Amino acid sequence: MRGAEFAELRAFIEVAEQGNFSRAAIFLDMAPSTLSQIIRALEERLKVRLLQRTTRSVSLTEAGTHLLARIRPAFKELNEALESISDFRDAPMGTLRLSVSSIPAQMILAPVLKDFLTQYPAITLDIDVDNANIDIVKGRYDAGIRYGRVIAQDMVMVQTSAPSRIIAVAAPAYLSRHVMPKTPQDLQHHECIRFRIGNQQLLTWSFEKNKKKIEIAVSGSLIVNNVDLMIKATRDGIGIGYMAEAYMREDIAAGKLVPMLTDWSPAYDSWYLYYASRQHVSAPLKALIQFLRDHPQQKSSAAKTDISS
Amino acid sequence: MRGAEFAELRAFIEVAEQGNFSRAAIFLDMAPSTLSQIIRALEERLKVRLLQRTTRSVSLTEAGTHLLARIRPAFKELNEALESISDFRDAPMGTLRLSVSSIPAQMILAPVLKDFLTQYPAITLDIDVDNANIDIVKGRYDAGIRYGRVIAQDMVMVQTSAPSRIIAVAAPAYLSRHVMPKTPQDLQHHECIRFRIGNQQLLTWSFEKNKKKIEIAVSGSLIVNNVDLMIKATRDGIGIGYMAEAYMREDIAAGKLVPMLTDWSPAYDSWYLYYASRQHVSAPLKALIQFLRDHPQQKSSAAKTDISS
DNA sequence: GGCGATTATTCGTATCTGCCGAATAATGTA
DNA sequence: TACATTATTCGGCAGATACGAATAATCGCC
Repeated sequence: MRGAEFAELRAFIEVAEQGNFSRAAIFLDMAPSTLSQIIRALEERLKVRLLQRTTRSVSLTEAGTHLLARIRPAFKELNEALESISDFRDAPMGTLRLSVSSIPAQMILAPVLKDFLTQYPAITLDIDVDNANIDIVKGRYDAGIRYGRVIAQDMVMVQTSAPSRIIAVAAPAYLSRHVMPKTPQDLQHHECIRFRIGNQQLLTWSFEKNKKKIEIAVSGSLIVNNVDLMIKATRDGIGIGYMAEAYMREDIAAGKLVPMLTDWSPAYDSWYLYYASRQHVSAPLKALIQFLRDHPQQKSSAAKTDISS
Repeated sequence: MRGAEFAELRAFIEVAEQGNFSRAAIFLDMAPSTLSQIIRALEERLKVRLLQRTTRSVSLTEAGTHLLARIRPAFKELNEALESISDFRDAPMGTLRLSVSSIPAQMILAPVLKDFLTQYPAITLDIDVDNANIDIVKGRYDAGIRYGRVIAQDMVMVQTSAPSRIIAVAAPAYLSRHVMPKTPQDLQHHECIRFRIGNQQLLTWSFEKNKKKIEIAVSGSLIVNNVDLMIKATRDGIGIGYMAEAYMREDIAAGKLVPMLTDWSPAYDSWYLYYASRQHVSAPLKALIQFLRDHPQQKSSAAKTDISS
């Protein structure tokens, strides 16, 4: 098939944007050697050098810059055109890539997964549970689900859960050995289990009383990046945990975890599905949003532990 | 290479525009069966029927109409972008398709062909000598060369020859048997060799005197669509011919052909290179235009037979 | 209404192209 | 200066792709 020219152009776009053959090859799902050949073939066909490259750097030539500027929008239009024909299809189909933090993965997605996939057999869900990378545009996800306050401003947000709050908790065993903190400042002298967001950032603990907000950088000898691990550690009495109340409701109800500083509880917030506002909403994403609207989390059980607003 | 999707789309565009698989296959340079498979693959991949077809008719579905409307401009933009990088190339290259009538093919193109191809080895000339099909857009030619008055109004025209005129001539042998016509009307009683333009149309003979124009539909027992054949027939005394003066100058100078009704000579006109005004001027076409400017037809020899204005 | 010409499609096959992996070379950094 | 990283080359294999003949379907014409 004579589509080689276009495949070459797409490869060129990817290399130009990544500035790196190996990385581009990963995105294009091919071997770096293949990519190298493709670019060479393109330049040979056009009789113009598009990328100036050494083994350590890749940069655009002037010709390459101009070409990229013109073909990138054209390719975008082409992809959007292909997306748009889904309007003429009876059932939505395709792959939906989601970036979801672990809590909504468990609380929001997991309960509806089976029914959703059954109702839409032509849709493939590619769920990346990741507490770190919030930028769905950079990661090329179609959408994400995360706690409201961490979502960037320029995202379209769709509420997918009842409001909840993040609170500090500890096991009875821990509280028997330490005095219950009365103010957020008291936490400074406690063993706090910290949560790592991304590669470097640690989650600060925020509290609020009489509209006065306090951010505390706690300390302790355990840092995790997994909520379930934090729950386990907290239940074992290692230290004070800081997590979404809704996620711990069973443990709290069973007395395995004891909330503290509840009069300092921060504002309630929800988990939202979010996506880049300017990008086209694919049919599978539309279907998921509608499905989550039609299948809200059961209010009754949530009410038991006072999660609902 | 994963360019299959694009090849499919291009095939779809061609079929949609041609409304015919076999014809589209010719343009795409592939077997009709291959094209059939490609379209089927595309529809299968998109899970949408794009072309409603029987063995006798091909038409677009609603989805196909929408898709075509969106991807056609994108493909056009892509091709133009590829064209534009030729600005970054040292030497123009590519194929230049020309539609030329037989007279300028001989008088304008033939003399410079060798030098042009030598100077631009990367350019391939595809010259279609054709007196009938004037529409270069429909025929997908890059440009054409024809006598001024037959060129459509919306074309960009570049003069490529000294002005000449089309006159009636006859051989001495013919004139010895017939009386020399004094007015265009007299031609009605003469044996005139007619010229066929296209499939049906016959060239009318036009004359002019004191700004009064006359169009004569002459008659005779010979119709040709080849200028050299007309010259031969006229020289043989079969009848009166009607051709470009510049093309016959040697025969006229040698007395083999005798001009007539010269006081009724129509307006002088030139042969022009022309191309669609809105379409991009490719580098090879630019090169040809410049080359023809730099290598004009020798004025001196033309002046000998009073061709130049 | 039936025949013929035209045209899309199916299927099996031969060819070829694209793709990969290992080895190589080149480059920037510690 | 040595090392790690990264683009590139080359040979071979696997999978796909394009073709041609046969088939089926349809429209025009007599």
